[in-house]
Amino acid sequence: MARIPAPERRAALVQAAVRVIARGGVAAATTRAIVAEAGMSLASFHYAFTSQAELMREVVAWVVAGEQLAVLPEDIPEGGLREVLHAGLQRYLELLRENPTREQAVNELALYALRTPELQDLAREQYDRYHALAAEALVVAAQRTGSIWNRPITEVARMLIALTDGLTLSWLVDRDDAAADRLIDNAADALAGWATTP
Amino acid sequence: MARIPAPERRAALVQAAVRVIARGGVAAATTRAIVAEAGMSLASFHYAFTSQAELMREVVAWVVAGEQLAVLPEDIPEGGLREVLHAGLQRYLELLRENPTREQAVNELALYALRTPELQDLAREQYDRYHALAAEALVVAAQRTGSIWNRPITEVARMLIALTDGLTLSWLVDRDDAAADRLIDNAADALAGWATTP
DNA sequence: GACCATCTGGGTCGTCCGTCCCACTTTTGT
DNA sequence: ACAAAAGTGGGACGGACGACCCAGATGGTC
Repeated sequence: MARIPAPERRAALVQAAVRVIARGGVAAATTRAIVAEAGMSLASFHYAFTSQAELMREVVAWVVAGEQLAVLPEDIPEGGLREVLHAGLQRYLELLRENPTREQAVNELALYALRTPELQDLAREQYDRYHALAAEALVVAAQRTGSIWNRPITEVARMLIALTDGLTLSWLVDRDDAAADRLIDNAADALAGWATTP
Repeated sequence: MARIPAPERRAALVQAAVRVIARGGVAAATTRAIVAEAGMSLASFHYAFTSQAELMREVVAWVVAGEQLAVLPEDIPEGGLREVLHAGLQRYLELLRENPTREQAVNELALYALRTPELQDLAREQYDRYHALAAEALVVAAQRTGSIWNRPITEVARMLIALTDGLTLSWLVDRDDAAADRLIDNAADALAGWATTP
């Protein structure tokens, strides 16, 4: 095996762990499976991490950061508020369709973190960030379209997150593309209805 | 240990498994932990079930059935459509608040079933039933309040399920009661907006 | 009261897990 | 150039797991 400094090895192991989890669930994230995915020896694992729990903490943090980056940059919001919202939802849906296993892994990791006492704070931070991110995006969308939200932005943001979570789960279960498309249609309608667009 | 016929023993083991999963997640559902919870010996397990996988299948089925019974019987829908919808959502939220670990277990089991090839059909059936149940409840709610849905009932039902899933996840993460209350307010508004109430 | 299917408890097997250890090789600093 | 530091590999450990087996206890049936 090539010689790799510890920090890079940690990153490689974290990403390998994410792939393993996407493929086989959190339960499959054994040290042996992860080092095999990363093409390392078992000893290298405990050279980079003191324990598997320490790795899992970094896995959760890394996934959260990745999710943020993937959803945030809205490309070209054009048209009215409803269309901007719809475009954002559709963008997420495409992301979900592109690699469903990864998104399922994110869900499983959230529930896993919720169960693990020393990771609960990470799960809360994750959702705090989601809500803040959604609120920010909603404000920008309103600004670009000259709209004004009639309800507290935090409430609209929470609704948006709840809708995307529900969308994710339902699509992961039945993979019904048409139903998902109609769901985001309706979601965009509902959200846009809470702003006045002069 | 008392003498118990196999069918009852199976049921007892399934319910013990649900409690174990609620307490420690799907990963904790080992045969030893389950028989300990049920107060049985390890051999009794493999007398009632041929394998742990067979038990898990019954666990998923049992949880789904329980979820159905818990949500279905709407007590007293009084007032307009919005109020009826709001009451239903609040009922579910109270259920969630009463035992969050169980609801988290349901979520984990859904993702677990989605991952296990021989349980995927169960997960799909689970959500089909949820959607059918929601549609039925929405039709009844409209009838009682003399309302008419302006959108296909299947779409409204899917939105309702997505919203409750999102509500569940967000509340499980941050346990923010006030935010959950406001979320169901907004959800009831959004759904009621898709019916004409003369 | 005897019989046979139905249960039960305890022990055992092979496997996989996380972690650790130690001899070895490679890089780095001087 | 050489010593110290950093990184690597293989193997071994104790523990928990699912599954299985079998001798014996139990309870309904004739």
